[in-house]
Amino acid sequence: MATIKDIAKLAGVSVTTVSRALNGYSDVNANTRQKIEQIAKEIEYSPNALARSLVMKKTKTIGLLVSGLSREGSKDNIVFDVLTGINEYCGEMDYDLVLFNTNSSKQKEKTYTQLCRERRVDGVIVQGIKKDDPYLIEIFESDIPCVLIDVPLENETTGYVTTDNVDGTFRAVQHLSGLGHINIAMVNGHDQAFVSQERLRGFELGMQKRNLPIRREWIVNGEYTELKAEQVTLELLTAFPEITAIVSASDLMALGVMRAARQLNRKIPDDLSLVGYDDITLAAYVSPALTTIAQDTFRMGFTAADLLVGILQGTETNRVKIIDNELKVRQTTTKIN
Amino acid sequence: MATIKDIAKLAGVSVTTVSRALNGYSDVNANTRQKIEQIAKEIEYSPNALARSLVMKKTKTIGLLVSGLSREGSKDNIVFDVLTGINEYCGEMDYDLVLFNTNSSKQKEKTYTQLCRERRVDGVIVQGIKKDDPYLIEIFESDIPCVLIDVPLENETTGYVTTDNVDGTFRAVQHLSGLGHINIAMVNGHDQAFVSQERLRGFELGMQKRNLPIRREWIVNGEYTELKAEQVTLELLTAFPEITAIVSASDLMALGVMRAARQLNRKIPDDLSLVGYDDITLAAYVSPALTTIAQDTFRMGFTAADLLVGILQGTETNRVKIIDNELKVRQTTTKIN
DNA sequence: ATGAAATTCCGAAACGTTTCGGATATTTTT
DNA sequence: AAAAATATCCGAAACGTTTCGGAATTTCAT
Repeated sequence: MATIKDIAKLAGVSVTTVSRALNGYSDVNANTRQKIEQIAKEIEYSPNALARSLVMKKTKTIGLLVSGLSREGSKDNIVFDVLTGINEYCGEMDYDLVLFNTNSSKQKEKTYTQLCRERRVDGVIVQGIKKDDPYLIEIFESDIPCVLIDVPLENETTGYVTTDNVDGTFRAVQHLSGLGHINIAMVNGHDQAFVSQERLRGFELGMQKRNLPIRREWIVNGEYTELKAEQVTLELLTAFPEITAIVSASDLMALGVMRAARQLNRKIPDDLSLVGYDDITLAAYVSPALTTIAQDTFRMGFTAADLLVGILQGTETNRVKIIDNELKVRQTTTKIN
Repeated sequence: MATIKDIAKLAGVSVTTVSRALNGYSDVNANTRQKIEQIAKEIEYSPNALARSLVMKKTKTIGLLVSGLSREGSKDNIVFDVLTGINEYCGEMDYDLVLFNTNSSKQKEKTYTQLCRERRVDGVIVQGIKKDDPYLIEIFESDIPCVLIDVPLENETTGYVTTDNVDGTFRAVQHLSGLGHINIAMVNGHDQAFVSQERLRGFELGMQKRNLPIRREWIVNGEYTELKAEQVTLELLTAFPEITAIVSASDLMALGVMRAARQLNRKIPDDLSLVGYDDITLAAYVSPALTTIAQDTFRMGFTAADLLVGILQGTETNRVKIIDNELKVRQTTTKIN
């Protein structure tokens, strides 16, 4: 494979000159530069990024640590959309992305820092990490620039992007309350996600604002899966038939709720109103179409990448970015009858 | 950052010995090895993959060239699932993945070979490339190991994985014909996808087998988008109301067909039977649930990665892999009345 | 004509590994 | 006890770049 030396030899100059010519420095004669570029093209030279990175001490790559890259994550296009957003930005800024493979078994062997330093990524974006993941501490303590998605952790070298989850569920109950609902329950997700407590908080605030009763037995855990949500909703609605509305902490769980309602012969939205969270693709296609709190996951990815290179270049001072969310009213909510 | 030299100094040995100790060579004393490993841990040494790759001339990374990593590709979990499959395998085999960026205009300036050689990836997996993409020629001519998804191109260094697309649509029409349908139309995708012609071929073969008439006006192009499919189906069904069944070359287009049918007040499946292709997540959730030809996209990704490292190691002789597909009968097909 | 300034080039070190060919010390064989 | 074999280590080159400090040449101002 052609190297810079080959060009130097053919052009009758030093490697220094070739390097500087190809990188657009000003201290090289126009003629020699042209000649060098010509030769480079002829022998199909392409620079070795490894060698360059080695000496420059930066790789122009950002690492990606994503937990949801699994078969189950497929229904949920969140991971995909965030990835797409990141990829979009990286394309514009000429960064490459490397996907770290980190199944649980491998994670025990290598620490977070080792993973990142081996590949010498300039920075990392972390998505879907759980509260109790040991990597989390490392992320916070290490000096590797990092931005987290939906994990509020800030630092000189680490920032995060998230949506206003409190506001999200808050608006969900405002919407339901506005439709006359009083007996509102919540299907929340597991506790390993940071967003869960925020979405719960928003629910509580919303209820308080409207002077609605919050009953602990009406707040159940669907583990962010469709199946589990179906099960707990089944129990919930049989035990408390007086519930007329449910806010779910994710669309996927909302689908489970719909399944449960169907089994109990409770028509949505007439017998039960439902608002989800996320606005995954399925939400708009399922019938009745799901009313939900939409978050712009593409933009989350995009701004995450933007924030990261901001930190990398030292130009970013505000290391936390909040993306707006939006209530999309579709067909699963209606006035109480 | 700690290097091998630091360890050497602390342990009082040469860098050679450190390197060989850390890499498990046999010509290093058990005591010194232990000492070296001890020190390495203490000073938190992590090897520099760049330096290693530079001299070893391989990076243990595989490049990913995917076209569908865009906002539109989100409804379609195919890209995601393939990616997941690849990622799964790479996790097992300790390869890292680097996502090349192709949708940006900037990166398109670089040739395929440049892209790959710069990053020194060991091999490449290409997904969603169009027939007329100039990269395709390069892929074939270059000596960089590569496996393509759904593009039948074979070579000493390039293989591919696909499903039996002819068989897929063939079975679709067998199914419909078995239900008594005679006037069967097809909504195919654009011509830049290799699978299009195969799926068309399967349709034709299926019709011939059953002695059913193939009418060219009944084969329309939905461009693999929901919207376009809706439009052409609208025209198709208004012009030829006698059509009782449609096979679509993708599920996404099938959704468009469903939209069109709804507008024309033709109930699916009673007034119109429909079978899709892909089995995307939406297929099972939409109502009526879509009968479709399912392809195991996760497995496609997994075997693609498997095939690639096979080629890399020179152990793989069969460079084309065909994955089975399966007819999933759901609710959009029924007996003709 | 002369010194100053600008232009254009280059040698060599550095980045952090791996690996070849050999050197030294220790053990085994005869 | 000498020779052979083995165990353990090391020096130096190589991978392909970038960059610092300076050198040689040309142009400019005076």
